[in-house]
Amino acid sequence: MPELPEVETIRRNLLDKVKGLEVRRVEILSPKFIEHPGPEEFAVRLTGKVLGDIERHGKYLVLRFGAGAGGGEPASATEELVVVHLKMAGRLIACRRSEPVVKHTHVIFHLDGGWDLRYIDLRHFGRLAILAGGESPVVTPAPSRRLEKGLKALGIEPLSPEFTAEWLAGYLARRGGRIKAVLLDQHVVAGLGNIYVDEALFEAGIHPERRASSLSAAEAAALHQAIKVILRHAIDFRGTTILTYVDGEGRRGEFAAKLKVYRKHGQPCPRCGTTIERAIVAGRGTHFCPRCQARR
DNA sequence: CTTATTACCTGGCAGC
DNA sequence: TGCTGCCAGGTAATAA
Repeated sequence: MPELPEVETIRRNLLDKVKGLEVRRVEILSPKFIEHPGPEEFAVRLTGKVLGDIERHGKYLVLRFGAGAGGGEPASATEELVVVHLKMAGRLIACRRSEPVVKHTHVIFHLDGGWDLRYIDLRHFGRLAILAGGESPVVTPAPSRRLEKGLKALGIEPLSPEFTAEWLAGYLARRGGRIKAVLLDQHVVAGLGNIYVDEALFEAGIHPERRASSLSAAEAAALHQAIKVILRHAIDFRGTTILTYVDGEGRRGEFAAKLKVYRKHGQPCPRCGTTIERAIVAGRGTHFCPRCQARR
């Protein structure tokens, strides 16, 4: 479900609603969503902590839980970092405790003041984990460290100053894969997914099956600009709801109304009127205008 | 190393 | 009303 604009929207919503609240109890309804440590230890280590800042890295969220009011130790000694990846259908929602617990609710952080932070996931792909502190090296088996490894391996943030047209052109020149596959690779640019890759390629006039190394410097620059503009625009509209996505307050994102090609196959291209096509590229449903996005 | 394919889950929807 | 098959916002493991 969520790509960078959706995850960023959730981050902002959660900061607004539940930052500064203490964790009274962690209720784990489905243990398999806790990647590390075990579910009991996960709950114990977070109980009594206070939710501080929330960071977004690509499509990952990192929630900082600091020392509670009772603790005399410095915050750094007891701080826990919780990493969350929502994958296709995960939701992270701040709501009142009185709200009904819907089907597929897997973890509930019961907070002060009658607030809950709930993890809900229809397709069961997402995971949560506590990041290892500096003093605990990775002794744990690899399958329980996927979130941590994925987070460390992320590529460049597309809305950071380091993401320049020159960098993108230089990187693409060295890759032989299809441009769509390269843009979906989180080790390259962090946070793009199927919706925004299709939209950015349309905006830049580039066919999704082009080889990355075949793009000219001018095309790479157009793509760089399109990625930044679309991501910022989508954040302004609180993300895109197609099927299941809701933001951190349970509301739909409104960017679906602004999409130009994603899931528009069979409809006329908004620029030239040619019928939008759908194909499978990089294993994903891919939408493009065959005229505006020529193969060569 | 790079690139392509598949498995992981549940549920909505179109077509018969 | 069923039933079947396809589709879904992601990515790690596996194969080549």
